[in-house]
Amino acid sequence: MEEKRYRQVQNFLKLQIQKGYYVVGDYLPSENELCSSFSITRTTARKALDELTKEGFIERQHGKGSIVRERRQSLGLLNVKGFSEAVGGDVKTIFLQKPQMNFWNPEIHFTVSESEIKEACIHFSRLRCVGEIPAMIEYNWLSGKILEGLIDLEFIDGSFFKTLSQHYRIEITGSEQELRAENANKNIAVLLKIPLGSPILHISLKFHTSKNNFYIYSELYCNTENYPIGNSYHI
Amino acid sequence: MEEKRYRQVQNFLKLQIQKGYYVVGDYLPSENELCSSFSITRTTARKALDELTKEGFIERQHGKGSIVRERRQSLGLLNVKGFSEAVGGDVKTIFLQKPQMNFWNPEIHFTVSESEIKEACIHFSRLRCVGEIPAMIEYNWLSGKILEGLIDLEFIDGSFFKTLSQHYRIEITGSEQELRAENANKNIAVLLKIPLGSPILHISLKFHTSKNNFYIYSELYCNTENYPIGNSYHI
DNA sequence: CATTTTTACTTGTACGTACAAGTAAAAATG
DNA sequence: CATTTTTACTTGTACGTACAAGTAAAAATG
Repeated sequence: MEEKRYRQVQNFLKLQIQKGYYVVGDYLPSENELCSSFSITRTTARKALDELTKEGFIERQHGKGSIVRERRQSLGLLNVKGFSEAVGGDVKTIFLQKPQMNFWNPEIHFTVSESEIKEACIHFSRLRCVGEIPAMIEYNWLSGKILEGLIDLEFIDGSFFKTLSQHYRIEITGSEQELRAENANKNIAVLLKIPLGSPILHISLKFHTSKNNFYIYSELYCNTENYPIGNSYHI
Repeated sequence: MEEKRYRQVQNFLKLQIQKGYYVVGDYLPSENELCSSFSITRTTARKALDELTKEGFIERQHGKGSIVRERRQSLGLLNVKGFSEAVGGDVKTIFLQKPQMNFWNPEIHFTVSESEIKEACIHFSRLRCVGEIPAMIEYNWLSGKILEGLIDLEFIDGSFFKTLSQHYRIEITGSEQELRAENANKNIAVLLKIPLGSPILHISLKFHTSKNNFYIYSELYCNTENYPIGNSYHI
């Protein structure tokens, strides 16, 4: 079956935004303009725009138009407050381990899906700092079959999710999380430069994606003393 | 202006669900049935059902119908895994402080809005246990002006949010959160029955509601050793 | 009687029309 | 020239029609 009309329009506009033809604050073409340029009816144009709204790319303004907005920062994933917001801030990411083939590590908290565990696994880990202060350690595991070529790839703007979206056209559609307060073990303490046994926030994540049976598994260890973890949600 | 047709239908169905005429797993009337019983077109019926989907009350199943689902547990609020899921489980809630007039406590992490800080404040706090194990302490502050009568009210099914929805017709529309791993102080340690200095998860919350300028401020202290905090999000 | 086909539903997509309601600039008014 | 009205857009709501596609039970088939 051919791709649905509204999804064609939706993806076209999404690509335009991702490529920067429209930037934050810009107005997309009006519903009627989309109608004539794509030879569709308003029902279909509206459906495409409504989907982009759901995905967080645009905001609809009654009487005005559809404005491009800051991509929903969180998607229910918890991100270090000040990490993304501190634009121009002194944020630094250090690879502890560049993407490479690996085992499905038993450290992964959520259960790896049946179809994935049989296949190759890519692992990478990063240390994220604010200024010179290490704030978070991040371990990631994902299917090496679906993200073929990732090992030889430079992340777009240093962002894995951006690479996922633009290079592989895979979007994050949700996540499961589990949070624990723990005492830092020796390894974590050394990397985060904190005393052994300091309270740290351990976040286990399983990201769901637009690709069937493809998940991303992450374990995060955060020093929340200076940079607490922030999250927000709005219907 | 009269209320929009789709919103009338949406609210009618929501009320039916809230009152228990439809329970989890039940199918709502089909789009065509709604059309004839409300004298509306499918466009309007679908809009009503789509809104209920967004709100998390139902799930649409192609070729089958609209099924009532477990109310989105989290709304971005993090809830103790096993607390709501452990249906029939040994969950116990103990009031440390029944709702009463109080000051806007400086313990509140988020900034209380201008219009609220001038008015009365209601405070209540609870200890939530799984079996005999205390898992979480919860401190709540909110406007006493808008929730008049709350002090003399028994919570519906012991749930504050249910009371808010059904008695005051106020819905949670979002939340801001900030998470920290901390060492338990003496007060917290005693209440949670853990050693002084144990790692605990401190969650600061500001709930947004459907009522203008009405927020709920909460500070949660969780022992995540046996019952980690779970959360999930799906587009 | 097991298997296949049909039927009668369901929701999903897409067409098209009409008017309400919000926005902002241009035009008319005093 | 300040104020009001009109105009020309925008999105929102709601009407109506047609067929695609998924589901599950009933009916037909061998």
